[in-house]
Amino acid sequence: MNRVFKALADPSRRRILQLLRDGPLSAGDIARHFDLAKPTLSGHFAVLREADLVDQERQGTTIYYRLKLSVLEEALSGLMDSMGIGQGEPGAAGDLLKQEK
Amino acid sequence: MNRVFKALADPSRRRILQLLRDGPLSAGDIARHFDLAKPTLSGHFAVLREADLVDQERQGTTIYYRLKLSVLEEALSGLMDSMGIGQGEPGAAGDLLKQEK
DNA sequence: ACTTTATTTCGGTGATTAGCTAAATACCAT
DNA sequence: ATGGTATTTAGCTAATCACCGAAATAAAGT
Repeated sequence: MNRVFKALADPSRRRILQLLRDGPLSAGDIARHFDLAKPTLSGHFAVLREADLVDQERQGTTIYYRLKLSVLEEALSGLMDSMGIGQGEPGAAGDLLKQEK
Repeated sequence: MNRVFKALADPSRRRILQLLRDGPLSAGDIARHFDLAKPTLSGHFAVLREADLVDQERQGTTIYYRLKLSVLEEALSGLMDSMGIGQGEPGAAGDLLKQEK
């Protein structure tokens, strides 16, 4: 989960995820959208993979990346939860965690 | 907005925001929860402030930090939007996928 | 076996980051 | 003015990061 937020900290990586939103793309397809050297992109893919935000599938010489939306979704809603955003019922106690320490 | 995600990339900073969730705390209050030197925390506060995720208010010698929930909220829902998470109506087409470029 | 195409790994560089101690600043009280 | 408490700034180090070009790997076609 920490890896997810680390991965999201870079704009290029966020952009990659965004591109992947509409379906799998090859590394080359993605590279076409950027002004970065391929090895640089390849590094970004590795970070995303380690964060479990994408998975890889090789097809011949081409490697396709696919967004794992559920992982992203879970991380974000986990954060929102822990910050008290969103799904707090407007009528509920308001706060579950109180007074740390 | 990039600064927000950069700020969120560090676990100590996420923890700070979480602590702030239940109301303003002084730098010292917060420091008590961590095993880090005060200057280190002070640096984290600066990052959060630059991301506009918190604001400061001095009260005598004490400085209180307050979470700016709306900023966090906006950044997160902005990201979710751009990834197609969440606010898709459950009955809708399923994906408002777009095909950029 | 050779070539082409797609992508990654290797090795390195400069910038940024998280952490520290020590010193400075700010405010309040005496 | 002196002292005490709260916090930041300054200056440093070690680690991580984003990037690159060159070389390596992988699969497929000739």
